Amino acid sequence: MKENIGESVHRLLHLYRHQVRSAALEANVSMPVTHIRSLKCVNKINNCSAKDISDRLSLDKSQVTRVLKELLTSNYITKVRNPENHRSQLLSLTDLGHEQLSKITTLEQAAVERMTRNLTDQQINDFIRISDTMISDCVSLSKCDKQN
Amino acid sequence: MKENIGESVHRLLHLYRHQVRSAALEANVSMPVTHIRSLKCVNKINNCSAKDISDRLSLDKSQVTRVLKELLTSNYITKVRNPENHRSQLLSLTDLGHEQLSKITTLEQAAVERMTRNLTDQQINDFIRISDTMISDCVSLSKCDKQN
DNA sequence: TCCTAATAGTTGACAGTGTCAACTAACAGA
DNA sequence: TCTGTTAGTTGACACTGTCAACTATTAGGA
Repeated sequence: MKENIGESVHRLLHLYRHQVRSAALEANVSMPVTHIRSLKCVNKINNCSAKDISDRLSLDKSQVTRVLKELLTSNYITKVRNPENHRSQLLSLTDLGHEQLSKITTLEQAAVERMTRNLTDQQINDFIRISDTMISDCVSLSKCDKQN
Repeated sequence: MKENIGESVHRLLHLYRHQVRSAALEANVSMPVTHIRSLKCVNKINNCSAKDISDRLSLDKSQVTRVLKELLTSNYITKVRNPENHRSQLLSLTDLGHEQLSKITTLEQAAVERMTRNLTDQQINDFIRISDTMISDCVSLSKCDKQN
């Protein structure tokens, strides 16, 4: 049974991306998934920096730089130097960014609703809890590896 | 809670790929994950065709063509015309392919073991069952869409 | 103070994955 | 035989992930 986990996860992510993407297309809102995730991150984290996004989403910092550059030119976010640490920068949503994010959030909810319509709340919670267990276990494991 | 499913799935797949990849690197066996999945497919499905892989893994058929081409030149699989239907082709593993697959299977098991070491069998089964529910629901849903 | 190491971010290059459209060859049924 | 469908191929391109080299800034110790 265990050996099927890999395939399950692959199919799930494929499905999730597909659902979000097609929902977005129908609503004429087109944006790569990584951009969406980053936008949500900027909204959720206070005084968000590029590093925060990289950490939270497990994205390479170079990827983050490029996504942010596009979000900037699309005028969805602003970027200012952190006055307390000139190495980092403070990101925040523009009005347009908020607008875009709320559109996307609606779409995403519909997509998730589709995917989970035959699941009980209990099952959804179980799923997320089990996922989080795997994730945090692996993260702590790889930290140990690094120390050795 | 529901709205976290997307992030959970993203992090999970990222983790899974990372585990498999680093396990493979340690063992000096390097192969893209899609190639691995395809190889497993050829092994599992009797008289496997490119279409079978495309269906089973939800890969675009053009992707499959390219993966198979590389597996062929690496001499991991063979490809012969299906005598009963000249449109399709029968794929099968070479000896080298079997060898490679068994190496990879070992690695993958170790990776999965790492990811699930703090989970009970019950939880693993729940996880896969819930995943399958989401997957099959979405698939049937999109079939309905196509008919309308 | 100066040196060193660490941190945040940028850039270039490239591998891997996903998607679409146009195409060939083979087949199935009217 | 004509037509539509199916299996596979090819080209093009967008998106995602990874690595290494680089700049600028900061923190800590000799």
